[in-house]
Amino acid sequence: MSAIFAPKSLAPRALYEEVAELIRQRIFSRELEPGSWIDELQIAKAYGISRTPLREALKVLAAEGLITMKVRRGAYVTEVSEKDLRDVYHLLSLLESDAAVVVAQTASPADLKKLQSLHSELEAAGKPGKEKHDKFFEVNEAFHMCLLELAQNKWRDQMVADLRKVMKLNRHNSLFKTGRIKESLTEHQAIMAALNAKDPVATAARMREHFANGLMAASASPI
Amino acid sequence: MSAIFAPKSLAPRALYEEVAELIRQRIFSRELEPGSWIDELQIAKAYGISRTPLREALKVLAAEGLITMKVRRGAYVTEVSEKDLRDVYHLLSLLESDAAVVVAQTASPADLKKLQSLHSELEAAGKPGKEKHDKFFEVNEAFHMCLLELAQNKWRDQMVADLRKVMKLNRHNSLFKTGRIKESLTEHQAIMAALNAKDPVATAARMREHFANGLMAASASPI
DNA sequence: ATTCATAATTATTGATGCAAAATATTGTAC
DNA sequence: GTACAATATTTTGCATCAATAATTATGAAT
Repeated sequence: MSAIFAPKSLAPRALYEEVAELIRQRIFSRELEPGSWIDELQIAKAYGISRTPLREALKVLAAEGLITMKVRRGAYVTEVSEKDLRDVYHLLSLLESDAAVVVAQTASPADLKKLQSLHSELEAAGKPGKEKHDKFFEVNEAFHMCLLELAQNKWRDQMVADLRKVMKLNRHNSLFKTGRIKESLTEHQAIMAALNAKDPVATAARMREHFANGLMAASASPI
Repeated sequence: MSAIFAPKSLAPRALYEEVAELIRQRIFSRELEPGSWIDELQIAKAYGISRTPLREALKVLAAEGLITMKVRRGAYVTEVSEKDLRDVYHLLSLLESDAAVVVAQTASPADLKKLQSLHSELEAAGKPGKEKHDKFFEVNEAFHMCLLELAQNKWRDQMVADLRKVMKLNRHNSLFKTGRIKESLTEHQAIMAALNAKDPVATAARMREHFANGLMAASASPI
């Protein structure tokens, strides 16, 4: 009766965490569309689990902003408006450019090398001709998260992670647009240059530009 | 058998929300100390409820950062270090000064009047001789939250609300220090002046100063 | 006497069942 | 034919129950 999940990893997670991750992926893949109602019974049956851990998982996702709980109405996948997208982008820009300032001021040579390595990986994934969008998106997120972690503020890390999850709800995700890959790489390069020059002001400015361009690409009306 | 809670208000909340709020208050009042283990059985019995809604409430509080879940070990009240306090203050400063910029740029006369009204209330609560610390603290939070809401970014509102909850975990809360009340009022007045002058740069600067001073008071070693 | 292993107790985690509430559908009356 | 009311079905939400995992204590062996 028990469903087969990921093999017990070295860091065993609770079932509700496991379930939360599965639902998260289903939301990101738009299998569960924004605005749609989440059928507890159906999902519980499909995963072969009871409703208790599922309901706990839904509470976690609600706290992340991915789903919205309505009293006596159940859980719904959050719908993000154009304004929501702008607001989230604004906050990401604010938080990540602030982190970039810290990194520009405090990064060790080893830290910069780690970032440079990720940047090189990103260039490889975005090489014209054989762009692997999934890989590019993955490495891009790794680069941003690495920068974040180097700034050593776990509360900011958590907030950015949550905001990025909300951003993924939007189907016009700028990073999936092929046209953005080249520009995005150029912007990342500018960020790296400012970081290597240990110029906090320039780094923050380049990071803000990066986000401003990303927002424009994401919210450009599709005509 | 059912425990008597707050009478059914116009906006009926789920039991797990109600319970989350009760535990939140017990954490803020330091009845549940940071680092201490939360006894599910005892609390469920004390409130006359089952463990299911209680556990859902704990998941919500964990997402807010107030408690920490350890696998197969249960829930513990989060301990905030000196560094955590600094990090949270830094983010609050960043987010609220950013919001202040928006308000300085866009606030209507009615909006400014609302803020001015709250500021006057704050001055009344902080009047020398009859300082009511609880009232002062309450109105202070109302002022900051009002400013936030005027900036119209619900995602930022949510983040600031969560960070402020974490801040309340620390017993050296600067706002409770009698010496800070007078200074805090002066700083708020400076913020109001910059807002009325519709000067975004000055408003942000005053807000940052306000937080910087608050942090100094909060983290000053108790000698 | 100290250390390691095993067993027992305690607490978390997951499942199932029941009651209450909301919505939808159907029937009747105007 | 339309509108309102009542009933039935669906679904959330809470409680009780069972099982699993971890920690502690006790006993034996070195």
